[in-house]
Amino acid sequence: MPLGPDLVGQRSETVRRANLGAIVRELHLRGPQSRSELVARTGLTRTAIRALIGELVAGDLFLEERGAPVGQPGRPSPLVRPREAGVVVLAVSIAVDSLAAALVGIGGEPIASVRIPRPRGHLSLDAIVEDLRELVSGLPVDAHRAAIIGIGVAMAGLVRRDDGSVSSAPNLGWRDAPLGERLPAAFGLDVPIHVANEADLAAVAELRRGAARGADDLLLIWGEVGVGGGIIVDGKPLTGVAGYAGEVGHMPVNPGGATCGCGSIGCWETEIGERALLRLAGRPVDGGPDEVDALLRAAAEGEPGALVALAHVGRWVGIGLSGLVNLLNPRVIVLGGLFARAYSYMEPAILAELDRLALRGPRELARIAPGALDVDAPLLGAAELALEPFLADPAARLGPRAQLVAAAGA
Amino acid sequence: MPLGPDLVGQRSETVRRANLGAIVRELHLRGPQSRSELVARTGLTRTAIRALIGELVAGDLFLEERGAPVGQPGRPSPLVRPREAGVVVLAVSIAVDSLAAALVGIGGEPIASVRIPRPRGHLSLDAIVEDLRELVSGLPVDAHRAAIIGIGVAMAGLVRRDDGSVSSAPNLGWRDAPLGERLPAAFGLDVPIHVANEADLAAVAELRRGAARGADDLLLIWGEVGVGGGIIVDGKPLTGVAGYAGEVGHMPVNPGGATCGCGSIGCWETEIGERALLRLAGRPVDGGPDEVDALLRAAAEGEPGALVALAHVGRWVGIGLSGLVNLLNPRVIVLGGLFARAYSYMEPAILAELDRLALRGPRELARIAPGALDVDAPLLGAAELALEPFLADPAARLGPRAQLVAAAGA
DNA sequence: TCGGTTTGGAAGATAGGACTACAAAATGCC
DNA sequence: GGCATTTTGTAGTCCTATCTTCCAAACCGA
Repeated sequence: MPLGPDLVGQRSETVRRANLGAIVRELHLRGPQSRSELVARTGLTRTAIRALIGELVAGDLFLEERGAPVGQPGRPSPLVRPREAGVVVLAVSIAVDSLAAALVGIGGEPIASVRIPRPRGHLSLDAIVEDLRELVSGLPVDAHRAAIIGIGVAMAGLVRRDDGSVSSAPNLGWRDAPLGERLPAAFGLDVPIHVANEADLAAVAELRRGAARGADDLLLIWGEVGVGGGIIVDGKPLTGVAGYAGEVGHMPVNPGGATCGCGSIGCWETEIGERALLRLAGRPVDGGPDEVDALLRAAAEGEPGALVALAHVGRWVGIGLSGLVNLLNPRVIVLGGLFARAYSYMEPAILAELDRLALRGPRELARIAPGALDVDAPLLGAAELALEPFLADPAARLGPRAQLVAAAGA
Repeated sequence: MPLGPDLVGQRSETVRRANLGAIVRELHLRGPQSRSELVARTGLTRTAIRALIGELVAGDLFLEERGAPVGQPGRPSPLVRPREAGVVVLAVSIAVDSLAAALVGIGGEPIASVRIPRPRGHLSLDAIVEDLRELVSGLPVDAHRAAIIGIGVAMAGLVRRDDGSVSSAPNLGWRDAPLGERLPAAFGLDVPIHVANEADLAAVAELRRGAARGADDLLLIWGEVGVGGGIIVDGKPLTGVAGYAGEVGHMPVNPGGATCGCGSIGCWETEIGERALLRLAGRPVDGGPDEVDALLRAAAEGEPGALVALAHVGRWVGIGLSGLVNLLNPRVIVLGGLFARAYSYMEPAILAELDRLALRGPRELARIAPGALDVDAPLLGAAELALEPFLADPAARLGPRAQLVAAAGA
């Protein structure tokens, strides 16, 4: 039922909202454009574009300026560009090895960002909230306070979308932690907050600004200590009923395998996670990022043990991906986090397993690529998530327009 | 990017299309309703509903009649009901053990349907097309010819959505068979044809008219000889890039397992397919539906060997479902085909494995249910697929309206 | 400087639904 | 059976948003 349970009647106003949203989204995704480019792309007339852009400019969200000369005859079309003071979100990332925050405006480029490493181990919700508060105090929040419309949080853990609570975060030792309701107050911001899994958000970021630009169906695998996944279907994140979807790390791929931290047996994570990689390479499994870096350096120098371990993990990556390719028939598979850094060593094994195990049809259509955004992918995805309500209905932010029109008419 | 590569601007006409579509879809999904019920459900005003219904009645697609007395005060609201002569589709199902066809109108109820058993084994495309032609000749196609707007085909095999070709159908021995381009001519119908995998369509049918009514996120597992799957996300079928998505049968779940017909190793199908079940029960693996029926009868009589085999398969069903629950976070999991018939014997094992292996969050949200539509699910889903273009834009079928209005004004 | 070309701008046309007032058709009480 | 009450259908008018059309503005090249 493509229409919700209670379908809502469409009106003229709906048309305006949709068109305004289309323009703003276009400018957000493809960057500043001239009015005439927007006319060509949206199919709307110059008149309609003019009125809509006029409203965005009057609302101080966008500005028009002389574009660069194009060397074409005809009257030049002004470039429409987002104002930095217009709409801004605060993006936050709680990863296994670092905490990060950024202020991001329309267009998706960070205005300012900070990241600090975080030692591994369990930390209370209070401690993390305090660390984040301090981190965010290093951003020019006050300068943009009036423009901030929301907070987006990328979380290494299982998140409920509706209330932003963390159902489970093994790396931090959290269970049912009410993260979403704590943060706005901690930052002194009274705006909506959106919390989601870091891999889900990395997928959004890679789709819009990274390795999967232009694709509509994407599968991303995100490796840190654990293994997460993000699925994009028809351009929209697959969240599932509560937002839990995408937990690829806990697919059973080897019933005869090892016990997983989740209590299950033979999860994919037990074969391709950081600990499995370090174990295979004969390094301390709890060595963390330092040992992983050392392993990758060894591989770069051609050390056989390191290369064998990476190839072995690559094979298991390929085995799991085969099932996912058959299941989801994606256009692009992006390997992020640990898998992006190790991609060059794993690629042959991954591709060989895919060719061996996946069905011919979906296999031929799927392109494999390492992530392009590195550690920032979840953070940028969190910004996109927080911007989404504005993109869906920019008119809500513009406020009452009827009064202005009435005043002008009087 | 929820908006296509070239976004299309919205106009007043779009509003009308959307509202007309909402009304027609509502009547299709929930059955005949009074005008006032439609007002309440769509949020449109009486005026708008009146105009839109008037158009549908004038176009001979729907009719209004006195509804049953409701015992309430106030002027009674007429019931809006689809006309049988209005819009009809031809649905066809090519299953492993049978061929079926039906004429289906708005509302989803078959006007007429036929099904014949089919012996297993390879058959050429020509032979199947001829069998279908004969089957369809038993339906009152001529009586509804003018109303038939499309053909929907449910196919036991891997299907490309765009051209309706069958990429692979192991049971028939097909590979790259141009099924979609052959059928309309064979039926003497010059209408659009839509071919899709039978499990994908069974999912649609169970969502709209079966065990998953009211849900928006659904996973269906369909067992015949092979194992197929259908995924519904946010009320819409997950097709993937080419329509291949949902092939759950070929997820690798047991790397140490048996070689699958697809050439891969340890596919889920090798653990839970019909052949695996018969083998575990000590019956001939190629016995087909007769042996399966005998097995189920034996189980009903309490034969230990049969019960053990069913429980064993149930465990593997649960193992695979665990991964899918973590991956997709569905609201309902429907077991169809063979699994629906054997559900009562497998249920304990399935639930036990889910509780053991799936993550707590998504596990708690997923309801498991056997399919409610039996063998007809793919056929009914094929009808829904063929009806979809009409539901999305009924105005296209109504033809030019402006002329009528102009004539009335003159 | 002067056409040719492209884009911006303004006025009227078109289309669709919302709002309001009133008529019509049922129920229920007396 | 008559009358008040309730609910819905109908018609006229208003509001909103885009499209169409025509003209002015700005740039290029000769």
